[in-house]
Amino acid sequence: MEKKLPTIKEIARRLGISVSTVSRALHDHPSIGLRTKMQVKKLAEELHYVPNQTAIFFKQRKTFTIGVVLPNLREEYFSLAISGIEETAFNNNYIALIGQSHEELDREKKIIETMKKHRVDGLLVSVSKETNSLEHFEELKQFNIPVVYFDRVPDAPDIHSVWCSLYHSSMAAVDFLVKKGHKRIGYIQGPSTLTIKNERLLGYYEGLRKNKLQIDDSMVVSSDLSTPGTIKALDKLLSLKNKPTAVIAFNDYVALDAIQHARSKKIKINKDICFVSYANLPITHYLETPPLASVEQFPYEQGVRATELLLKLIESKSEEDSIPYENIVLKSELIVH
Amino acid sequence: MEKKLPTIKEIARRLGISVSTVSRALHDHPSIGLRTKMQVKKLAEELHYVPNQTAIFFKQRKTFTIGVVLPNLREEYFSLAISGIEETAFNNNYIALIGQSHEELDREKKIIETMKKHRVDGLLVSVSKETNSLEHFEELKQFNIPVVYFDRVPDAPDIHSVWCSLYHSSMAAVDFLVKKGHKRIGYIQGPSTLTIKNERLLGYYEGLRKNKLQIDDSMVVSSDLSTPGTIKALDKLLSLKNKPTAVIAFNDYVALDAIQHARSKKIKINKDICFVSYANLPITHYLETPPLASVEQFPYEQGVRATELLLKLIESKSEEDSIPYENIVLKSELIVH
DNA sequence: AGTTTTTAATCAATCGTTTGCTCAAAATCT
DNA sequence: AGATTTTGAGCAAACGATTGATTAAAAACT
Repeated sequence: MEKKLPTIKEIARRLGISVSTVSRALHDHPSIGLRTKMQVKKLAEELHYVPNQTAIFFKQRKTFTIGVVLPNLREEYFSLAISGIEETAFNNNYIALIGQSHEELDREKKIIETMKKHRVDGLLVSVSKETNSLEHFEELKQFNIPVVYFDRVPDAPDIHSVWCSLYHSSMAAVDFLVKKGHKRIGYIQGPSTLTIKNERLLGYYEGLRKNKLQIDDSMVVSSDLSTPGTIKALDKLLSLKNKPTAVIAFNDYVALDAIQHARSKKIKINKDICFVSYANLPITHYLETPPLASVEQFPYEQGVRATELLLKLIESKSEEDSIPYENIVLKSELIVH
Repeated sequence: MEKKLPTIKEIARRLGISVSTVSRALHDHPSIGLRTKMQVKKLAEELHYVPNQTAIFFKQRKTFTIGVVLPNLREEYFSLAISGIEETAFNNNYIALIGQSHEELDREKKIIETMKKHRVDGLLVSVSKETNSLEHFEELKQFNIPVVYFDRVPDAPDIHSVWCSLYHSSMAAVDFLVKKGHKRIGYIQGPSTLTIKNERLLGYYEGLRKNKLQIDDSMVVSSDLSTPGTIKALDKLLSLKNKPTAVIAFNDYVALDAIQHARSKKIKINKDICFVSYANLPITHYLETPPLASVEQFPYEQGVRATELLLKLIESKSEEDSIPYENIVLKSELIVH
């Protein structure tokens, strides 16, 4: 029962006037008489007329839509970020389209393609682990679609980005553990990618150096962030003859997996071994033995700032001056639990 | 630097042919000669021509966009659901627009308004707590925009919906606790709304009845789902002269708050008091003292099924036959930890 | 050679709205 | 009264792509 929605044309027809008059009447254009204006508005009201935005989008070359591409929505970290994004976008009359890359480059590319098709006004991106080139984003320049990277930010000079610096907090984490008396501090890092900035490890090294602790490469292990991967990584640390008494984990999920695994091996958390991690997710507050401290990275705030920057880029796009690359760096914070 | 994107018209101009020829050439229409077809395709390639979808959306009256309206994205429950939604939508060439109501009716209305403007092809909705009427959804019928409710489904006859039945699992929860020897089973329920279906409590009562336990209204308390609200609710139960030895909580978050509060009062979890709850969120697996059992509601699956139903409705919209209201009810499952 | 069929391409309308330009009628001026 | 300004409205193009109807040219018939 394809009811046809009322259009400006229909109103014009019924009133026996031209469409342009109707359009202008609805926009309170000065050159329309009060009498006609009232008539038009009354009928529009009666017919429940709503302008067809797709027509307007098309004509204006603007969709008031921003695309958000991120690895997944299941991680609380990203859902907090997108929460900030959606809110900021919505408050500014934009709406957010979402796509999950599931950490796959191919899917990321397909999503970008789709976003492009939908003519989003701009794009917010947190790149996947597999992303080893920015080619598929470069193409967007041709479309004049600005991109702001957030959180997982590629290490490239010619981009706009919003991220949270982890260098100082990583040092602070080491400081914190050293003050607690730890001398052997292990590190479980995430998968290394060429593109994404990684300040965690640098801060860790600098923290050790500052505290005059030996840097020991066997103390640094990698997890692919899966539970088995983390277990393997922790086992590697635990099998050292000089076991660490404290471990800094790539993020809370890694820490939780590690803690659970350690517990299952009858290792006493916070006695035999301590954990510090990144993300400071709300869920950790419910744990009996949470990481001793966690680095807050303000994902919600990052989402807000990234969206604000993107909207600024979008709105200034029309002006001649090209905007210099802007990088907003938030300070992380070591939260002791 | 408003680069203009190449259009079909531009290609036609350069090749000195008509736009319709170009359009047909790109679509491999049989009535275009091989020679012209090749030329067009070659030039299109060179110019990086991409069809302007906004124009096509406009003409076709179809946007391949679905709107998702839910209370918020921060709760793992909803982010799992939207994960399923986004994935199913994307695999079917649709893309998801999101809006958070933040449990506010006004915001929900505004989001619907915006979605309408954007001419989404369909809408997935999990209503806010404040939603006490479906008026703002009714309007969508006029636009021929189908709505599928999921998870938080209004108790109305004339809707499409996907939800997870909690009746039997609620009974199972009582059974489970009774088998463990509990006779006094408390219940922390959520805020009651007129619109949303609530089977939890019914199942609880039936479970008690079946096990020949007295129904005691003082054993049922309410939380507004905030931490203080839950604490107050639990305190009410604990202040009874006949304290419950087990408590069924509205969801995992409530259970976690309750567990933490109990722990802070030196009450031994799983000894003095046991908890069972709903949602079975992944995070509970990391707890040392999780709820003994939790009702899995398959949010991801709900998202998938709801999206499938919506897409079916969208694709059959053009056909004359109006589709009867469809309600997909998934079975929940009590997961013992 | 004359007629019919096939091939290859163009014309023009359409989707709904906006907007610069034009123009007639009414109001104001000298 | 005649000239000029103001007011209120219409015309038509434009946005980019699709598509039914049409037509010219070429090919294949008798």
